[in-house]
Amino acid sequence: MDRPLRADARRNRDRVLAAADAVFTAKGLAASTEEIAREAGVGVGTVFRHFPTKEALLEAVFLARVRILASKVDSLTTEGAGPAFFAFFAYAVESGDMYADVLAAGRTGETQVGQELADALSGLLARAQQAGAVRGDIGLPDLMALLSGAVHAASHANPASRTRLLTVINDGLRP
Amino acid sequence: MDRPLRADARRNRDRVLAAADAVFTAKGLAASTEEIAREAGVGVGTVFRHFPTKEALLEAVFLARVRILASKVDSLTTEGAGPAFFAFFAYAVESGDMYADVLAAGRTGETQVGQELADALSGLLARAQQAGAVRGDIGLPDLMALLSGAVHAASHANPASRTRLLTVINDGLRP
DNA sequence: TGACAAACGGAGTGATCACTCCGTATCTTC
DNA sequence: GAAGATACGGAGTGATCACTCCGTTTGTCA
Repeated sequence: MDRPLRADARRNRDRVLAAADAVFTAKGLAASTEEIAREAGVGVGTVFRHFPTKEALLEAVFLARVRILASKVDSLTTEGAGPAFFAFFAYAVESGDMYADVLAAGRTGETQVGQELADALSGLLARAQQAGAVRGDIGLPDLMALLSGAVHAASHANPASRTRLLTVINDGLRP
Repeated sequence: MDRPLRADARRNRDRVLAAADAVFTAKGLAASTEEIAREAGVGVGTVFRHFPTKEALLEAVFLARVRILASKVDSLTTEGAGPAFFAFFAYAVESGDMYADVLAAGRTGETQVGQELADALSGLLARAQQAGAVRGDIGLPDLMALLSGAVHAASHANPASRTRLLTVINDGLRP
């Protein structure tokens, strides 16, 4: 069914996605589609051809980001369950504001972003709890809320403050 | 200088403020001024006469909310420093989404909202640390970030999850 | 290289929003 | 209760935004 994209179309799609990521990060989610098109070096028509609504574009950007998070989780499986868990938390908190909106969006309901986030975190949490590194009385939704809150708290904070916030939450998460 | 407001003007100002609080809570901060005017039972002209910009209206709403928080702090001074601190935290977290935006706004910069929030929290934190109920390695900005993050995490969460989140953060805040 | 499908650019469209302006209504004061 | 100051309502204004449409360009493939 799906015919392969023409080379220029594929290239432009990627450019739009990268530009949207950059512009949403720099100017916030209210940034206009025209600005994203300008940053990508294409016309607005091209943006809407690849992503039928602004919401679809935003979801594509979020999905890309959540997949970076998921790959981070995967890259940590060689470590023990406890260290992997806390290393992941630290990574998310220290990644600037990049994940604040994604995590907030992924927490509510049945979006693909939420689904993939839940998939990535459920194993991480279960193994860390199994290993006795994380308290057993919290569930996956609690972790997602906590992660979202922690990243929210850390955004716009200086690195030293970020580290302190992380310490507080880590201490609270231990059994 | 300031002549007293006419009786109907005072009444309308209060109605607008209450309507803005309700509408912002129900529909989010992007709710239109016209909707607020309708809810208040006045014309849009009246809204803008009392609050020259939408931002000014939002700040007035936030200021009213932060003052509720501050009065909550004051009402807790009869308790010990530690219990007062944790009771305040619990109150903020359990107050639904009411404070999520206010706390996020109050954390950045030199607004009056931020100033009054800082004033309310600094004594609470200092006394709780003095009493040995809260770890000494965090400062006022850390607390403000943490409070904002906790309320953010708790918003849209069910009561049971809210309680668990609060437990995690409380445990992390102890020495 | 020619022909056709696929993709492009960007002016145009309709909707929404914050904010203004002024004729009308209401409150205050004597 | 009359006069004057104060406040009101809401149609109007200009700006912005998401999204569409179509004449033009570009890539693909025989």
